[in-house]
Amino acid sequence: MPLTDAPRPAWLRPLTDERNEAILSAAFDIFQEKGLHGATMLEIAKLAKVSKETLYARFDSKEGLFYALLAWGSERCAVDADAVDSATLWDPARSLEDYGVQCLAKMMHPESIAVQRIVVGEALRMPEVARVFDEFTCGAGLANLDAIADALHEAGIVRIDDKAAFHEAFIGLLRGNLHHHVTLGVIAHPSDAEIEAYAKRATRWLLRAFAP
Amino acid sequence: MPLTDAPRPAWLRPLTDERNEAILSAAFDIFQEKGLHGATMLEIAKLAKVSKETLYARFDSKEGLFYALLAWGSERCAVDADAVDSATLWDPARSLEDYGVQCLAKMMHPESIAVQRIVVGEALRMPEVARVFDEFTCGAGLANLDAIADALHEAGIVRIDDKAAFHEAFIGLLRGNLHHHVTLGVIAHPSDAEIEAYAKRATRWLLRAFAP
DNA sequence: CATCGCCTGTACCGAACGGTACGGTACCCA
DNA sequence: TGGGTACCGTACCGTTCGGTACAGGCGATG
Repeated sequence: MPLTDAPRPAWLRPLTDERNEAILSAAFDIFQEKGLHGATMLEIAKLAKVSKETLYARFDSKEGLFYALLAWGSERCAVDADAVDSATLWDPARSLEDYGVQCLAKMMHPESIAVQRIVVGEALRMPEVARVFDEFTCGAGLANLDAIADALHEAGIVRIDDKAAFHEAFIGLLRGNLHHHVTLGVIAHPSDAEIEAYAKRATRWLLRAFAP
Repeated sequence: MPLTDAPRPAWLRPLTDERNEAILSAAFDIFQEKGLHGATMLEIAKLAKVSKETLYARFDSKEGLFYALLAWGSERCAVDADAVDSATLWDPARSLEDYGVQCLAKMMHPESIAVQRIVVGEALRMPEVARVFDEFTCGAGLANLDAIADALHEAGIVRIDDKAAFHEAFIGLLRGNLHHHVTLGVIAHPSDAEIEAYAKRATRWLLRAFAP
């Protein structure tokens, strides 16, 4: 009686949503490659090793699957809400640097880039999806940055009159033109080391721009 | 014998590419609204007040029309190559500010945003289109910025060791999060005054970040 | 008037695809 | 043993759409 899960027949459906995960993952690949209208329910089913009817049993329509996929994908683009350890706030400049690297790495992750391409492409047709994506990606980390900004201000490293402005500059410098270029596919995905260097440089600029 | 062009019958086809312009403009509206696969050749023809066969007489296929449209649209997103009057370089900080406002206004123009949404959405499927778009939007203004950067450096206002880095910071600060949010459709298009204020603030930050 | 070029509207073809139906199968639970 | 459930594979339906064919209409030229 094998407890391994590798060769067990497909009929032993776990009903745990491991099946859904396979479908969403397949849908992600296909939708990413072909777009909403270009993708076919049949090929998604095949890639997920699932029959077409199973698709329709779990998702009410193609559009429904698309929505579910984007919610699922947006969640994976989010920065951890507690990304910045409050214990390290004694060195806020360092915290900012760490957080910047973390944010940029998340934004530049191939999966995030792919999700963003889809979301932007359909932003006009399905604005709710865009809002969900934005909340996961921008809204999540905001509390972190606020804490860091406060610590920086109190330490006298920077002078922040308008926290929203600081946030804008942070995001802008972090993305620079790199993020845009990768999203367009004009340049290849940078390495982790490159991302780290890029983010650190951005935070240095940020501190100088807001120096008291 | 009317020389006005308003009510003359459609059969007086000018053969000047005013007809093509109408088709491209209609295609732009439809593709923007429905995407590549969602759009229909018939509705494009109808909006352009042209028969479907005329479409195929001038563009070899739907995809061909799409490519032509994006080249046409990308061109309209470009900043003027001679946007910065070299006569005003005696005040490089002012030139930078002006140029920043001009760039941001162009980037934030509804048409540019629409083109970008389309291009990003199809970036994976048609990388050449993305490259063309990038060259028109980023490549065009680069010479301008270089001249300004030199003038700023020589005036001792900033210290620029790496001109590419300066360019990155410029673009990043200019876009901030605003451009991203508008592209996503999460916030409405800002007014000209807002854009101007935003760009000016960005250039102030830039100068401080690169102060000697 | 005749011919040519460019257009129009309609009708049509073939293919693809979303979605459904159905018969069959392997598992679970009683 | 028998029903219920979730799945499979295939076949099918209706529609839509890219692209083409056809039968004209109109202006320009001569």
